[in-house]
Amino acid sequence: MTVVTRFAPSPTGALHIGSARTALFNWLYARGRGGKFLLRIEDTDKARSTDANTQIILDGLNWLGLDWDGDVSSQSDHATRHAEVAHALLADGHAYKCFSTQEEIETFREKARAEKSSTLFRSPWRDQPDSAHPDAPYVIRIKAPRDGQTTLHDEVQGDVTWSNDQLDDMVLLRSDGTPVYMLAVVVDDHDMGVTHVIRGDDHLANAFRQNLIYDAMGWDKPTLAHIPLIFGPDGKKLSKRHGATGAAEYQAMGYPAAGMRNYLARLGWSHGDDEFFTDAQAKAWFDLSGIGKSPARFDFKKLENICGQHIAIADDAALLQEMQDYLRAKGETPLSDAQADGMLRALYCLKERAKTFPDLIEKAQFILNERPIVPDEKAAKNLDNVSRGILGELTPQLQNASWSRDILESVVSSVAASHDMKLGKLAGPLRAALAGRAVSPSVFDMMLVLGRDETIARLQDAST
RNA sequence: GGUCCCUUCGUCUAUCGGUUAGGACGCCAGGUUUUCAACCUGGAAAGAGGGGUUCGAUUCCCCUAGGGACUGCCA
Repeated sequence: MTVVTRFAPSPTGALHIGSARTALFNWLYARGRGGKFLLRIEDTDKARSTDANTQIILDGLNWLGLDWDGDVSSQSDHATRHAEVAHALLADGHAYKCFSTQEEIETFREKARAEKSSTLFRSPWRDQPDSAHPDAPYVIRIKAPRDGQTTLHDEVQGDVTWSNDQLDDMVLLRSDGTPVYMLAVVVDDHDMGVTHVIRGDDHLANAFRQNLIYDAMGWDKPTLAHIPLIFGPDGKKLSKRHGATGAAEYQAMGYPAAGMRNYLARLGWSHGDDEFFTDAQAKAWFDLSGIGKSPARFDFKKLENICGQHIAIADDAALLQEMQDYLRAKGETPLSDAQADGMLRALYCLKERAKTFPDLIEKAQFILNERPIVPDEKAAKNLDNVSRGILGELTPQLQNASWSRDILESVVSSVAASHDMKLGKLAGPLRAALAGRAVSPSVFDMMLVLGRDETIARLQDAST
């Protein structure tokens, strides 16, 4: 049987990073098994769903590289089909018309809360004959069993048992004839042939309600896997006050997508002691049995570490491309052709030291900036008269040196030695002249990347 | 209030009855070093509490505590 998973976000806000992880799990599960990964927008709540939010979700998935099969489907497009199912349930007695008004129900709930009794609404219309029905608006409710219990097997949670008297006669079709989410998911999952439902464990209780519909319709049930939510560093549900919650915000902070996937996959799922892995490994290893049952806290330090490792092994051209995307996503100007060219030549000595794109760009300033290089405050301190003189002395020697790391090192070292200095003493002024900073990549790497002419020009600028 | 779920170093986690409870991030110390990093070596650091079951419990069961989810004509 071909595996079919789906990601079904509601377009009522940004793509939450926890939802992104849910999408990732579904994607990994399907992709690792030659299955399909479907995307369905759950827009049955017309009041809160917007096209703009749908676009944000699509952008987030694209950024993370989570590609889906086929077209994006909209739940609202299937409203007619959902209503048909509700009426079929009504016709065969699995559902009934309820004429209770929302005011009546709310009054009941308030009273129940005040008395600390169950707020589950018991409709008086459940067993009324049609002849007793008024000519008034009604909702269609499912007729839930009131005794016995139901056990559902979940690949993450194990066997979970519920008393049926905890189940209410949930609404299937609103009084305006539109379907409610609970009905729509079941119908759509069934119609789309979804075999594995992997979603947040905030849906665990819903699974029992939805199970009623599967039973009433006599449909095959998908395998369930309810994964724990992601918490913020303080152990509370990850929310705005922890900083970033939307996928787009992480892109804007400059985390590479591969690192994000790796980190997110590792949050709540494990494969032995493996911490750092590629997409291919994740697809091969990912399994429902590796998912933990307890919620995980988001740890930015570890995210950075993992991202740094991915930057270090990334292909230079691909890294540059993603860096440009990052700049654009942030609303900044992408690198010019000349800058991009310099970046490409410099990446070899930058990659292993950077954890994020802004980090990478910061370390690449020496190649991104053009002459004249204006030293910052700290760098300027390294350019006193004596060292400027030595820098001037260095240029003619560099003029004739062959441009390799070994030679450059010996030239600079011998000049330093002739002034009774250690190499480290001369590195400061060199750094200031070449990068205008007190912190930069190795001075020899900068020389190699800059090339002879540019190096000498910068040294002359600084020595005069 | 009711129902269900969760609980191993600060954090992410391994362990599927017998281990000096392992790894990773972070942290601390030392080393390397042209700065910052990176890197190398070493170190501190955990089974929520209480009962059982068992020759033996982190592991199985129960209770308590703490956390979370659900309890809508939202999704």
